[in-house]
Amino acid sequence: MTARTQESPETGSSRIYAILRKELLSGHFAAGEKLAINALRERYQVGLSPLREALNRLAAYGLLVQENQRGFRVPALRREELEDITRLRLELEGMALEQAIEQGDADWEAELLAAAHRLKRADASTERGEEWERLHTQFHRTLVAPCGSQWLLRFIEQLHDQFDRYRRLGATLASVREELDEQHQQLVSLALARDTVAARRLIEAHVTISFELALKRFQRSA
Amino acid sequence: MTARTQESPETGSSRIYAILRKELLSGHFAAGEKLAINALRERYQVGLSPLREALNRLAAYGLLVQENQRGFRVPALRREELEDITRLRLELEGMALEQAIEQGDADWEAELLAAAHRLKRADASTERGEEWERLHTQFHRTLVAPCGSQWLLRFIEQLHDQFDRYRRLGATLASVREELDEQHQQLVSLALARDTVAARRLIEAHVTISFELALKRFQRSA
DNA sequence: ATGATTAAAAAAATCGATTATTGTGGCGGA
DNA sequence: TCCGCCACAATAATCGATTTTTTTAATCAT
Repeated sequence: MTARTQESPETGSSRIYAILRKELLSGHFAAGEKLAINALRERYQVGLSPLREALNRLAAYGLLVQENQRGFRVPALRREELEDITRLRLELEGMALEQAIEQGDADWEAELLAAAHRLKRADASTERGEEWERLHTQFHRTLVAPCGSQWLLRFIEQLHDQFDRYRRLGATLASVREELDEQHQQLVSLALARDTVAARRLIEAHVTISFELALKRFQRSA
Repeated sequence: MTARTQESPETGSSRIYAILRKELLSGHFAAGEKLAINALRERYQVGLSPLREALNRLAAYGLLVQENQRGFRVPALRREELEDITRLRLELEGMALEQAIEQGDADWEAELLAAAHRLKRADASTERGEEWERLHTQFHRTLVAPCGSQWLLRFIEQLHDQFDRYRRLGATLASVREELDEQHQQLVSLALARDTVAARRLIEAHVTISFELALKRFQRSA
């Protein structure tokens, strides 16, 4: 466990934020869709204020588009944006991984092994639900965690979220899935071996494969 | 003029957001200060809802810290964060400038010259008010605008805002000020000459000088 | 038909009041 | 004196109702 020191107690607004974020990442809403606030209000059983506060946060974060006097909508998916997000992921995650490998300590190694193990167990099971998603996110987060830059981590996380909207457009073929799973294991090996060059190459390959997959799905859906 | 195509009409919430953002960048609030919502409500003559929505957005953007059930506070200033922000600025703005120089067209050249000219005129006058800040921001924005990555531009803007909280901690000596002004002109020359290598070196020097200045101010204020 | 005009409906934004939570100060007991 | 407990005050969060704006639909003139 990443032993976080006590998040601030949940509030209606933060609860809705977390729920909506998940649903936006999982593709529960259609791209470009306009959000019907009253329907949401009813669905989650909250008042307008906390709901609107959550929507405002999501818009500032980039998971919604806010048009004054016209409410909120789910951002469209565009091929060029997927390419943009991917290019930046390559740069930023490559950068972060190198620094993480240089700076990560023994605790990091332990946490990385743990995160990889949990993910591998989830890989094995045929079902890939929310739990796998959580573990997968957690693995990648752990991988770059000790890079030393809070802002870099923040941006990477934001890009991950954006990328997920494309990645989760459809299911993955078992063969590709295995390759990606395998890469997670190799990333751990290279990280523990402190092989920054090979690790960076691998994370770039990893992101690239995911990109190509997401691109195919996007084109199919368009 | 950058001829933006009609922003969506202003709303109470977006108005307050813009005002508070400016005030947060200019150092109007003390670092670490807790925001008294009722005082703000009175000061800007708005209701709670639009005010809180603006605060939520600012928190998601990183200009405020939100603690559930404890309202909002201005983030503390920390030396390591300034260093973090600066490191990332070096990477991201360097990257963006290279790409902008490769991809910028004739319109960009024209706009860049225009932005530089307006800034130079403002440099000349002894007073450096909000207007100079606006032109300065606009110059740097124009410089990297055609880099081709919306997300990169977004992150750079966000880092600029964060950096400003440190930069505007105090006034600049005339001598250093002149050097920075001079660099703006040189950046234009190098951009027009499509000298990516030298331009990147210069923007890095520019950011570094600003960093050293900001660091001194921070240490004095601490 | 087409396009402009406007009345009605729907939706977004805002307000003022209520509820829930946190912070504060006093009091009593160790 | 110091700590824990409680009541009270202050603040944050939420609610339901109201106001404003946009969207839709219908009417009329060209």
